Amino acid sequence: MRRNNNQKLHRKFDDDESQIISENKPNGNNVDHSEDAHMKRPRPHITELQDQDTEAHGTQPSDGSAAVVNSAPRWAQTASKKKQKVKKSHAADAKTVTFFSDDEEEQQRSSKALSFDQQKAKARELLEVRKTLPVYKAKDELLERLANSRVTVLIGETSSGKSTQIPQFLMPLNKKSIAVTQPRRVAAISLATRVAEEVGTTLGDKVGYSVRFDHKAKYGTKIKYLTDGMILREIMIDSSLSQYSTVIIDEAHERTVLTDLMMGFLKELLQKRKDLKVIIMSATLDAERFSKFFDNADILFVEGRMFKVEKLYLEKSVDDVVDSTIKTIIQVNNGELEGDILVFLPGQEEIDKCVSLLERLAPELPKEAPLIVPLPLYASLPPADQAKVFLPLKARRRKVILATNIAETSVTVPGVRYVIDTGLRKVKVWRHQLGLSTLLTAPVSKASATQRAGRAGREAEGKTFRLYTEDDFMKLPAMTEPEIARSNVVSPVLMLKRAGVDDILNWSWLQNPGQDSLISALTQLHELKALDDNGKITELGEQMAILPLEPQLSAILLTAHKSGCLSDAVDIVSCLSVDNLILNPPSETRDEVNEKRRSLCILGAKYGDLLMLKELLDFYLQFDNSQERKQWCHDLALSHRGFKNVMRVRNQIRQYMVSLTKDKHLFDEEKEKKPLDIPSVLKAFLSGYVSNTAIGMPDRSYRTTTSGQLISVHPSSLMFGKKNDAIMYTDFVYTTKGYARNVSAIELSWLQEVGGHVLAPKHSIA
DNA sequence: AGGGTTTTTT
Repeated sequence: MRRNNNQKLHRKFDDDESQIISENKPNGNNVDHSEDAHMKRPRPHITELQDQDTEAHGTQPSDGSAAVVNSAPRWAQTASKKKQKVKKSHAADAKTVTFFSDDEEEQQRSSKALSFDQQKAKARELLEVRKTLPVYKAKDELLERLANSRVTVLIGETSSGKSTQIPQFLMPLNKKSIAVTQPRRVAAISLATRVAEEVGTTLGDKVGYSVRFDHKAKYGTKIKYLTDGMILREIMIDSSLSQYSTVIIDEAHERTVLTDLMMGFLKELLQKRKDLKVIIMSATLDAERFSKFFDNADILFVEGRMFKVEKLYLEKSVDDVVDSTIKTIIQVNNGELEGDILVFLPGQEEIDKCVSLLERLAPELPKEAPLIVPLPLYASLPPADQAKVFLPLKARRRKVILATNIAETSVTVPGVRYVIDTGLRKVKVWRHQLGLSTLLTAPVSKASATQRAGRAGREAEGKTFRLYTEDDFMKLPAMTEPEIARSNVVSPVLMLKRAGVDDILNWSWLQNPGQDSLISALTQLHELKALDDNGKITELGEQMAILPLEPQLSAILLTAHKSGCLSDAVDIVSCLSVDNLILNPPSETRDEVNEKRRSLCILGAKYGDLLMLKELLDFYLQFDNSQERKQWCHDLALSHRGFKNVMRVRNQIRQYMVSLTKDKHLFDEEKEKKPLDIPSVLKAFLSGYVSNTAIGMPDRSYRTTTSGQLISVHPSSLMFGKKNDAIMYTDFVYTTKGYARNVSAIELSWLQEVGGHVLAPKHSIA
């Protein structure tokens, strides 16, 4: 689909391409997540290397390693129709993480302050690098096009330099500020840092950024990089975004919920603000959809600077990803030249299996080939372990990075020349009919497979080995289904209500999540009393929208405030807002860690996981020695870093609550010392989680109060194995069966008392 | 009575 044209920039796609693009039909109301049968594969079950290639190759290995060496999968190679120029290596991507420190946020970025002259000198030096970027070469033509339209869709391939250069080109032409939005915080910070250097200004002066917990921008800042979430916050405060004359939405193709919302808001805002310009930047060829949405906006194309990546497919499908991954790794290691290997696997389970297999196999492999050094990479891995993928190795060694989707966009590992792609990923899908989420292993889209392959061509020519057939590839969906089509939209809907949108169903959705999903969200908001019977936002709803939390959690805090247990509720809510705070201990120490947690958290053992969080935070706060605190976290499999985030969230929520209630003394000492009123706290949580309740059956199982579905307490909960009349949980996730996570014991009578308006008469409890 | 979570953000 890549065009081979000398014209670096052109206005519109030819009809044939538009045709291809428009085949990507908008997915309307019915969210169907079933995949074509040919891509359906059983989840891998092997713990030992099973050799299903054995039949084909006639070998009967006595152990795993022999199987691996002797029966490499066979590869088909497709003729490369695309002519791509090989370019010299380019400056490091300013957008992704290339290094992790223990405290990512406290990293010293250009710690030494440069003098004015030094800054200018640096900027002149960088100008030479900038001039080599494809976007820079097309500068004049680009500016002319941009000047003539209010909305432009700009397709810039990876490494075109669009995110750093376009805002700088536009800077002299804008009276007000230019906002550039990013889906991720690190991207916003590092882009701003880089651009400030290029401009020759101190970060936070002419060029700055704004992300949660961290702002470096002032009133006159001309270019401001923000996260999508942050600019949506700004819209809540100033719905006309009056400080900006240009808004650039970057990475629009990722289609995160927040980017989608942003585009909807901008579409409406363009009616009101005739002086506003909007640029949608996207990496892939799905521009047609954006263009149509913005009344056939112009589409511009800037080529990137990627090296050629050869694509190889399997001749025959396999059904054991771990096994074929291992074989391919060894084959690549034996047969290919220098360069690291990046492997995309669906999840932690598969990654851990591959890592331990490789650790066992590596020393036994032929000594002619480099020694394989397997390195896992996924989000819940401690930062220190993640950082290992960036460390250089000794000679005659080859990194094999086994990663989840995190390596597709968030983390860029240098040195990768080979990509092995299983074509699978994990997706969380919200089922609003059932009030639960499911976690599926599903095939990626063509766009995603292309992005993964591109990871091999950042520094030199590379190869990608796809662990599926070319036929399978052709049948993949063109684009990944946008997040909004498979998410709970309670939060977006409240945001829209707060912004004054009455008709949610017919709002300017880039993609409408569907009537059922919207109605379910509206119903939930009504139950939380954020909306009145007419669907108008209530005063409570306004306050809920202001708090940087899920509406359920906001509702809990406002109830807790009324019942006098706000401080305790804030502590627990803060813990709930931080991911990966309570870690999964490794299987060897699992029972031991569970027992430690249980014996330490006396209230938690009795009342459940919410009180455990409160107790853990209290313990955490008691330490004055950081070393002891770290050790404590380690012993209980808790994230030290996570607790630091909890403290930041807690701080922020406290400030918001103070300003909402206009009570400066809300969290003063004497109030803090009130004894913990457990029923009040749990009832406050029940006000947010009325629909997340289940009743204990005589056979020790539970049935949900809303739909009567079978639900089990997850074994990681302190409530696991305990008999309760009723439980409340924060999550209902269906994996091998329906599990309630984060469980608390509640009294049956509370259900009527707190949730009578929702649960009503069908649950008369005798 | 017994488990497996991709990723992002205010």
